[in-house]
Amino acid sequence: MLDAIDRAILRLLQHDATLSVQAVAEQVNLTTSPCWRRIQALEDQGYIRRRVALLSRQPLELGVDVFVFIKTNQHNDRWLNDFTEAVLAMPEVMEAYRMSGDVDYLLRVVVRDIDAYDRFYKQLVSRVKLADVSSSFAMEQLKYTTELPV
Amino acid sequence: MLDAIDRAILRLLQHDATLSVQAVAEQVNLTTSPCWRRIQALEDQGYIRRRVALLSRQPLELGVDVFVFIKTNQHNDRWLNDFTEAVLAMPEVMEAYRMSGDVDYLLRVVVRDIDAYDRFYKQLVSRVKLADVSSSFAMEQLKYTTELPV
DNA sequence: GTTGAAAGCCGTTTACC
DNA sequence: GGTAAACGGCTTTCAAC
Repeated sequence: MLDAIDRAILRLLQHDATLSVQAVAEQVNLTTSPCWRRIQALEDQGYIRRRVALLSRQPLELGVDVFVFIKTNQHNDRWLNDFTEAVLAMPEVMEAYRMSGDVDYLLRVVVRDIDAYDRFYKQLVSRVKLADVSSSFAMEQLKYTTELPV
Repeated sequence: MLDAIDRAILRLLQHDATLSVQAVAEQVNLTTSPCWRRIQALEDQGYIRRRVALLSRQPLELGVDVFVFIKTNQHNDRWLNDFTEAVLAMPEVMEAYRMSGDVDYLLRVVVRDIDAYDRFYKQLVSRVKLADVSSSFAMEQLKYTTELPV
C-alpha cells in the first residue's frame, strides 16, 4: 500500500515528469537513492503507467472538441467489439465511454474544424451501425488535466 | 511551420516521453544533434506543452468516471469566472467544457465510488448556483488517450 | 533492513565543421 | 545536418546505522 511519501511522489511526477530524481527527493525530504527506489517500485507495481509529452492544441490547429452521444439497438458482444475496434482505430477519438442512462456511448473527438468533423462523422457511421447519433460542440475548454486526485 | 519529421517526432514523444534523443533520432533517420535541436525548437515554440507521468487508476482506486451536465440561468462573466474558479480548484474535475446546445457545461469527474461522488456533488452545488445538474456514470472506459491526431 | 555517500556509466548538450 | 567532446544526472554498489 502507498504511504504519504509515495503519494507525494506520484503527485509531483504526474505534474512534471522532467523532474530529476534529486529534485523529487528534495521535495519529499529524502535522499536520491531511497527516492529512486520508491519511484522504481511505483513503476514496477504499475502505479505509473507511462510518461508522455502533452502537446498544445492551438499551434497544431486541433482546436475543436466534439462530444458524440450514441445510442445503439444492438446490445451484444459482437457489436461492442466492432464499435470498440472502430473507436480505437480512429485517432480523432480521444475518449470513449459506455454509459448508464439513455445514452449508450459517449465520445470526445478532437478535430481541426467543422469540416473535419463532418468527414469523421461519415467515416464513423460507415464503420458501425448506430441507431442514433447526436453531436455537441464545445465552445471553450475551461479545464483539462491528466492529474488524478491522489 | 512543421515538416513531416517534426510531426513524426511529436507523435513519438506524445506516445512515450522516455525515449532518448538518440532513439527518436534513429526512428526519424537523423543523428542526435539535429534531432535534439528540433525537439528543443518544438518545446520553445510551444508545440510541446509539458511532460507528465500518467498514473493507473485501478490501483489508486479511482475507477469511477461521472459526466456532469449543467445548465445555468446566469449567463454573465461574473458567474462564469466563479464557476471556472470552482472547477479549477476541485481536483476531481479532470475536464470542463462550455458547450453549445441545451446543456451549458459538461464536466468529467473522477472519483473512487458513488459516495465520493455524492460528496463532490454537494460541494459543487454549494460553491456555485446551478439551475440544473444531471449526472451520468460511465460503466466502462473503452478508450482514453492523450495523443492528439497530428 | 534501510539509509546515505561515492563512483562508473550513459544520455544530454554544446562547440565546431 | 553531422561529428566529437564536455557535462550532468542516473544507476549501482558498498559501508554505516
